[in-house]
Amino acid sequence: MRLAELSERSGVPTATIKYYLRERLLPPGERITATKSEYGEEHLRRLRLVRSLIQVGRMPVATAREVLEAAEDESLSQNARMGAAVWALPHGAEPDEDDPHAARAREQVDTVLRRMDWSHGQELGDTSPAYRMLVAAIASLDRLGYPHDTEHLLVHARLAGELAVADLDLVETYDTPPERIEAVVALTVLYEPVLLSLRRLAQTEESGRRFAE
Amino acid sequence: MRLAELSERSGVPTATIKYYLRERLLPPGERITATKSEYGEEHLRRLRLVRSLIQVGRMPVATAREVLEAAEDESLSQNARMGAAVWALPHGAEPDEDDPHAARAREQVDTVLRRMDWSHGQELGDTSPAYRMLVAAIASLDRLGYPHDTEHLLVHARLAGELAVADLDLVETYDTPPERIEAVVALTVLYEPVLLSLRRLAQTEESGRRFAE
DNA sequence: TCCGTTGGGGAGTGGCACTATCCAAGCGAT
DNA sequence: ATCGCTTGGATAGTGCCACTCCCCAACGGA
Repeated sequence: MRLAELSERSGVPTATIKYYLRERLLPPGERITATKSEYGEEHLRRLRLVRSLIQVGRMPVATAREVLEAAEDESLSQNARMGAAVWALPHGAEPDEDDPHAARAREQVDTVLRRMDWSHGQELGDTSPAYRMLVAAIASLDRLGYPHDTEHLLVHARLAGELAVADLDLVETYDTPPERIEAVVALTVLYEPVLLSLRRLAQTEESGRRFAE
Repeated sequence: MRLAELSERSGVPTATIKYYLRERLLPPGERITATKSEYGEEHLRRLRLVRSLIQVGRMPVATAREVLEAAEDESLSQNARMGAAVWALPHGAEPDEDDPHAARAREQVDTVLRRMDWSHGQELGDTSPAYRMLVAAIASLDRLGYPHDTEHLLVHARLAGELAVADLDLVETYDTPPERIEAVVALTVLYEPVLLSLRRLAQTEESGRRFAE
């Protein structure tokens, strides 16, 4: 398939595909002559994934490249690749080291990890982007004076645990390691808006139930 | 307090505060003389909220203004203001009308709303930003060929429902309507990264448990 | 009175995701 | 064979947006 057809089938402008090729988000097509390259179905699939990461996941192009590179890094084991890919996902603001709010948040996060018996989180601690993202978010809540007692966080953590079980069940429907790695990345990113919009719908529902006049 | 002190106490540069004032994200201070304005504690609080919406919630400045305006629109009832504020929150890509994937997603969403007995969602349907956000997200999953059967969505919906109950419990700890409205906005936005990072931590945990070598 | 400081406003900056243009090299119809 | 259209590749914009710089006039303490 030519670049034009790849563009037509994906709905992505040719100029943008060229840009992605340049940025190494998409592997080059098979060079036929100096002016013709052939692209396959896997290019189409990859292109759609890239678009999803960038448009649905609102991920910077550079980050998407890191995620994809980690996902296919041949030097890593399957498990390490999965971890590396999720590791590279965007993770918002970093906590401020010399902030008393951040310090309190850190303590609280550690308590939650302990109570949930999440040993990986405890071991990885501050080196994990997700951990730092959580600390920064809770520090913000603290700074604004919003309640976030440990019990309340544990409710969220428990629900997050249930979500993770459902997500991983889905990943396990894929048989081969490469498929699984791509699935983890795609499902982690693509289910985020699903979850957030469901939460807002549920909030509307619940708030209507409680505060209806 | 002066602009300089407001800046120091919030950690936001004076130039940026001036920008927010110009963009009407922050009400003007009380004008003392032509060259002096007085800002109060409520300005500090508002400034921190704005920063959280923009930096934690990664919300465009224009959107933050709409949210805040809706939240304090005197012409609306308390409930309507709450709805309007959440309504104005950013909601990502819109679904493509002539896309068969979007059509299928829409059906599936309607089924979920029916099964969850979420009547507000059913009535509001396509006019609700959260509904459209959900349709767009599921359409993306569909386009990429990832599984998202109704049962799986229902798991997410049920968990979202539990989250909403916990969230609204927190809102109800506030006694006055204005506080509640601000709390809904702040908690909706500020708990999103909390939820997403907990989910990633839980995924790491669960994936380690399943795929450990 | 003098000079540093303040609030205000307009113009500029930097980052980023594209996108428009150009060019040389095919390829297809005549 | 040739003329014109298309293709892939490279370079230089473009548009948006969240700031940020700079200047000015008006204080106000020494």
